Amino acid sequence: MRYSVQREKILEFVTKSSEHPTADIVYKNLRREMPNLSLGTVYRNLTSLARIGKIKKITVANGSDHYDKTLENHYHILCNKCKKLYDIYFNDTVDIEKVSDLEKSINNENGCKISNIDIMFYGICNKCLSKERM
Amino acid sequence: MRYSVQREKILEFVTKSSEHPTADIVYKNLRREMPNLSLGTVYRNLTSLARIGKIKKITVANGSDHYDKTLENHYHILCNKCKKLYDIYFNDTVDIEKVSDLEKSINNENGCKISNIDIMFYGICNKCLSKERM
DNA sequence: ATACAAATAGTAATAATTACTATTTAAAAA
DNA sequence: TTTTTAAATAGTAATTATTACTATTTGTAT
Repeated sequence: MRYSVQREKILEFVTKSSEHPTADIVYKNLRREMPNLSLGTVYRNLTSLARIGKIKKITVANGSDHYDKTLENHYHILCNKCKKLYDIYFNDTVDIEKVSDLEKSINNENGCKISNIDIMFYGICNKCLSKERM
Repeated sequence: MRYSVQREKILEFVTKSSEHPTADIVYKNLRREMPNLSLGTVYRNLTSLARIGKIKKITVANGSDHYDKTLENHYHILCNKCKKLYDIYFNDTVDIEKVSDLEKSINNENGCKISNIDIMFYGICNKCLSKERM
């Protein structure tokens, strides 16, 4: 893959972001410093950066794809109120082990070959929960 | 919710299907006996039938939503080759228990309220695997 | 039988993403 | 260091899945 400033900036934006930006967010932000940046370029590069494993693509129900700088195995929650995506942590390590054990141990009787498992949590984030209480 | 022939036929199609039809599949099939059926009607009714719990909506990465007649807790695999959705069964009941235990036991430290967990398997189905071997 | 709100058909609009093509550019070759 | 070449981009058009809109139709309560 040949170098391009656009790809470098796109990767930089995702890796510096504390959130999980969508293509559109990346586009809107980078446009400020690169007014000629094209949305197609953002999509194409996010896709190829995910393919080569520099970032991770996260698909959510009824919404845009998000991109994640964190490559280690972890999970996400999509807030049904603010529609933002958050990393999810468990207070009991057993829980996260249960999830990753599951991914390893799956063995099915249909004879189909499982290549990966998507696990996505839905609910309401702490910020929106505290707003509700006010 | 007021009765309509359209909704009855849409529900019937999903419940009689051995597959997991998308809105478009339901539409194309029912059009044969109901030439004036509108795609919007199919979407609206699939959504409301899922809301009242008569069928289940299944969202997959990068593709149309599918609908499922089976209401009990179970999981699906999307074949990356033929793009069809299949029910997934495990030869060890421990596996399926691991999954549903997980759904119950999740307790997180972010203080967010988890309302549901989506678990989707991706891979290659047995039919496509046997084609590859030939 | 009448009235009324809910549902439909048909069409238009939207949102997310991919495809297309002329132009630009990184980097290999001369 | 210029020339060449293929990969990448910008800008636009097309596509896919889904929702919104509105005039008309249809269940069902009165």
